[in-house]
Amino acid sequence: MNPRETPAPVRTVRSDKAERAPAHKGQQTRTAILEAALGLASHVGLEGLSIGALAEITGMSKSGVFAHFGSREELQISVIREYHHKFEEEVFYPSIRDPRGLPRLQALFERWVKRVSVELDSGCIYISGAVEFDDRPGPVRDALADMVLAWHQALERAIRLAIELGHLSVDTDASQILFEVHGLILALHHDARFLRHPGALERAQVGFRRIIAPCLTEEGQRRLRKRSLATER
Amino acid sequence: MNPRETPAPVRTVRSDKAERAPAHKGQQTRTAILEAALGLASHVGLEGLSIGALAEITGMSKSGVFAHFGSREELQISVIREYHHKFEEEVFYPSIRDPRGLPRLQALFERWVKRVSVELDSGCIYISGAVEFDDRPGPVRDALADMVLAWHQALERAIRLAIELGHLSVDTDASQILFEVHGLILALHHDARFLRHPGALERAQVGFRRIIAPCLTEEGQRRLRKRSLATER
DNA sequence: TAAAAAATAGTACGATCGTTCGTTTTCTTT
DNA sequence: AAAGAAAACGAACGATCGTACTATTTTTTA
Repeated sequence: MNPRETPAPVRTVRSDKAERAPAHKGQQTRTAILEAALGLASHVGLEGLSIGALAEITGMSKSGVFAHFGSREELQISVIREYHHKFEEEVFYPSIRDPRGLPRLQALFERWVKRVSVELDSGCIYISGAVEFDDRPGPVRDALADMVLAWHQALERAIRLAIELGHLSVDTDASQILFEVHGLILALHHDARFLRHPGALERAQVGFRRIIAPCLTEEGQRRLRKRSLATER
Repeated sequence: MNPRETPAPVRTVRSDKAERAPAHKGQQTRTAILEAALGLASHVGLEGLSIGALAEITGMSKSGVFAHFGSREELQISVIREYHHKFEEEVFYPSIRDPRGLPRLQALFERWVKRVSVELDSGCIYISGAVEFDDRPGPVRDALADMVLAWHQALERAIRLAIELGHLSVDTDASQILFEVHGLILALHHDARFLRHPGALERAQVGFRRIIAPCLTEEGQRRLRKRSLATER
């Protein structure tokens, strides 16, 4: 169930060169640096990222690392984009293969929960970044906000779809649901990572059921039962 | 070797008001520095706190500021304690004058919401600190966790009281309620501060009502109506 | 395989960081 | 007012930061 070690499709950020990535060696090391940066940033935050520490981890020279990004800010933005890519890969794309409506919404939530709680070694950059940059305007904040907004919109689409398909009642306030579900994730992150409370994961799952319970139609209840049976044992 | 062994009254978690004592000049400037530090930390985080910046703000010399705390870590802890003190003063104490049970719980929540949303210029150090120190063990983290836990326990006591007084049904899971309500606050902090979403405050309030609604007894509903009438207009 | 290009290393710079230490100013007490 | 204590200053330290430059090595291209 662990993500396979697929060599990520090298997608150049700067499309100055030809689309067909010649896979210069630089791309590989850039990816390696980004990998290390992702791990480091999840411990010390985006603001705690330092080129020197990154150089030490990757066994390169400071200037060697620096040259790949041109500035610390660009490095931070690249890390955000990389995180977004992984997040999509691990949370979004697997979930949209579930049937539309409530099942898909549940899948999205559950993978989101896993991403935040299970990997206690790698904190969520969306969450820590939001706190770090909530009053620090600039391109880093903008990049972060773009990604977070995109994810929120994807979630809200899933909620609206569940309404349109009749799984949730027509007077359901999708934005409100999103707000509350997001709150569950943030509380989970807080309790699991900071307070080291065991059982926070279950709290989040219970909360999810409580949030959608009053909105369920009969069809929605059927879908819910079906899925809970399917995923049970 | 510490230049000064903090002759200051060891301020425990509970507010210890009996400190008018010698009021040596040092205490005043220490308070002034702490005030500035609180404002600075709410913008750049506890990790972003720097003695140099603090010196510039207060118009003192770096070493002058430093001497009051003996180390950066001690400064951070002092800031946390100061924040805790203000938080108690503005959120906790005014609310426990409300009648026990649901009214008091509502008062606590509403002042908490205000504290997080209204003062957009001064972020919540509990929230930003939790993210900054969630995998950075040490005395700062410990101090922060102590304060956060104390607040959570106070809240949970208020919830349990509402159950005992028959405002909430006896099978209400107080810890679960606390978890979800905390989630609302975190989502509010995220949406209001980071995303600058207007209306997040209302979302949090709606969420609160949705959380307690299924737990309300008849007595609880009566209490709720009474209060919403009282605070309306 | 030689030339061209890209990637990496090396060094140095100015800033800022927390901290130390000795001096000087300011306050408190006698 | 003088003496003693407390508070604030100023300069300097070693580290680390991001970044700019120039070399050197490695990889790609012709």
